[in-house]
Amino acid sequence: MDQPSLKAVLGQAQAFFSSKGLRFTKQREAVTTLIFRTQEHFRPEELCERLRKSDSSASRATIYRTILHLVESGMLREISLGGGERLYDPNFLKSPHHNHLVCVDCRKIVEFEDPNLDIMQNCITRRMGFSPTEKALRIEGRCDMLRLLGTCKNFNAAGKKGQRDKASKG
Amino acid sequence: MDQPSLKAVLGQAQAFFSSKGLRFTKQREAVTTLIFRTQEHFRPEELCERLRKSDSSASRATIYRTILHLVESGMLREISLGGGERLYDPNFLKSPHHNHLVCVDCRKIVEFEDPNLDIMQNCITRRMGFSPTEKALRIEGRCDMLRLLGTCKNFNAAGKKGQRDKASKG
DNA sequence: GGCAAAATGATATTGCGTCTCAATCTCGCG
DNA sequence: CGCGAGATTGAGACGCAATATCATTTTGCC
Ligand SMILES: [Mn+2]
Ligand SMILES: [Mn+2]
Ligand SMILES: [Zn+2]
Ligand SMILES: [Zn+2]
Repeated sequence: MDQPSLKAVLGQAQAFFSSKGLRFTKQREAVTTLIFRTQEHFRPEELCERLRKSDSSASRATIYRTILHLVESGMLREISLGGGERLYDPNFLKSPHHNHLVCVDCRKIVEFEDPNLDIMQNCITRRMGFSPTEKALRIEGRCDMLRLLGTCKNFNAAGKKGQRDKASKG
Repeated sequence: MDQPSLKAVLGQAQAFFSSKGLRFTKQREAVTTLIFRTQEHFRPEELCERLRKSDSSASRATIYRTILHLVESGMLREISLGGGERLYDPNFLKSPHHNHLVCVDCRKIVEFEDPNLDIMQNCITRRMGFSPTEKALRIEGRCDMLRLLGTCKNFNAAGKKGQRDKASKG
């Protein structure tokens, strides 16, 4: 279920570009590949850096432009996990309605879907006179370290769980 | 239910500041007053401008610092309504669990609470091994223009509903 | 008044995203 | 093949929000 088809994804991207009279250049392919190969949430600047380190290459401008195109195609979505930072999420392709759970201790991110939740959200929305087009639920919390021993990075750092904050990568 | 007590709010702020060994200066009071008098979502820069126009005054630095303090006090919350822009929300004081409905046509924002939704979110969160600390649900959609005639700004602009986008204030 | 801590505000700096524009690429056509 | 229109790229300039710095001012207290 991880990479069901990078090839298919590239095909879909190519189809979108050509449907718009745009070309699927090697730069755009490189960006698209990088995004959908690891399937992780990312910041644009971080993507630039990753691409710079790889063998392929594209300028910052091209990377930003490609991201916009992919968003327009529906293959990529902008999300927010707090802190005002702009993130992009390539996982709506395989999980079109997923939400996010973020551990405030170890910054672990868990994606989940729940049809019943969706139904309830839709009901409420309509009751208030709206037709929903997009929903984004983000839940912050603490992952249960004892039960999930080993998956919470902060638990591994034993005992001292006070120095995380936004040092999620420092 | 609108301004149940600006005075009480200022008292609460003052209490927080002094509990931290900080002073409730006239600048901080001016910022706090401005935030909680209109009770609207705001961007920091916009708050700066509003304060500049008023009779009171505070530097940008002080405004940003005061915002941080108020967030730490729990009286103010950072939210995201999409587009990656940082917004602050003073309304969690009177409605501690509210969510946001945003009309993609007219940018109207509606706040709502729903205890059942909260319960369901909590259940799901715990089922996944998390203890929830904060939840943020944002729903984008279209407000029903026919039914809500007069409240959807875009409907008033009769017929031509293509030129909004991010011109929510142009 | 005089001191130390806290607070302020002008300014510099950073980070991120957008814009501009000249150079390059691609494709179809004669 | 050689050309030209339109698309694409990339370097750099730019704009804006937010943060950091630091000298000056204010405050509470003795
Ligand atoms: Mn995701
Ligand atoms: Mn709100
Ligand atoms: Zn954790
Ligand atoms: Zn509307």
